[in-house]
Amino acid sequence: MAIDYSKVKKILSSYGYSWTRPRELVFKAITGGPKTISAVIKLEQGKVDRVSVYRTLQLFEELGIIHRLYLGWKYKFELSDQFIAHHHHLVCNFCAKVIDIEDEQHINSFIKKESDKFDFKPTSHQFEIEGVCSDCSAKQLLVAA
Amino acid sequence: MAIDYSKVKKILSSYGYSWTRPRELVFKAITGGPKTISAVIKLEQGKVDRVSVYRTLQLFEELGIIHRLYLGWKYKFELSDQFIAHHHHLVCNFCAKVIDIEDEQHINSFIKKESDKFDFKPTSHQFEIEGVCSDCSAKQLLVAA
DNA sequence: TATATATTTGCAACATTTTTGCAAATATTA
DNA sequence: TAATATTTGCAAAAATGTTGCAAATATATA
Repeated sequence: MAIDYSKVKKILSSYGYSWTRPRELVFKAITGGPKTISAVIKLEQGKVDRVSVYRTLQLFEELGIIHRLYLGWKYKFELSDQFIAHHHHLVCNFCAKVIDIEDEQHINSFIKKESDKFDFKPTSHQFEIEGVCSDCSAKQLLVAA
Repeated sequence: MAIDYSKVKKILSSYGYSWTRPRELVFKAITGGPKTISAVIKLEQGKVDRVSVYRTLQLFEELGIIHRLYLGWKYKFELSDQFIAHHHHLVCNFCAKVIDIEDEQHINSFIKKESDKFDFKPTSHQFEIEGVCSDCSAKQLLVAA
């Protein structure tokens, strides 16, 4: 499945940035799923310099192309809502598996209600649930036995 | 206002850890509000070694005394729900102000519903809303004018 | 309370992660 | 294609986090 770059290209050029090989590679890496900075660096080793990976991810974040996702004690970069539907995650504390869950009206009405109280203008939110996935809780039982 | 250490002391001793001066100072630092590791290090400079701050925060986190709070691109440590009521935050992207908001039944029922779908056992969750606070949006308007 | 034992601390050194300055390479504009 | 602006990679520095170990402190036992 080929990746459609038209949207990123458009975002970059609209802010006066150019579409280059390193930027393409970094974008492609993130497209493959949420990744830590070091994962991207490793993946592109020899092709994109460490420093450029940092700079590119920073730029992408500023332009809202990607966002940070905090999982346990590390963070990963994930494509932003313009590229993949807004969603949240169930994160397993044992195997680090990530299950996507969909957003709910509940969440949005909660955000609106609380923000209004403080005259706060929400621009984004993050909601992660940590715990133990079904596979790991099965294994846990075996260990405990 | 004096700090009541009985609860932390109890937690530490129940796991076989002792209540020491460095641990007291680090705990006190966090009691003063969410802080980054380096903020704690700076605050206790000369009194507690850098390395001990790391080790103590790590221990406190393992024992559930504190938890990490991801705000923007840094994380801070905050007292856990046993010490201060469980809550979420509105984080201002301009002045970094943090407004505490209370938890809601909405959130819990959402977590239960989604977790059940995947036979997932939730142990904790994190929910942060970023945006612009009322003060900063007032200033923004001035700049724009 | 003194002594023995176990835990915790601080220091020094190391490893990893992130940032910065700058010249060379690449892209854009005319 | 030449001129200009942007972007990259490299080297080096700064910041952040980790480890091993001896000295200091706390706890348990007599």
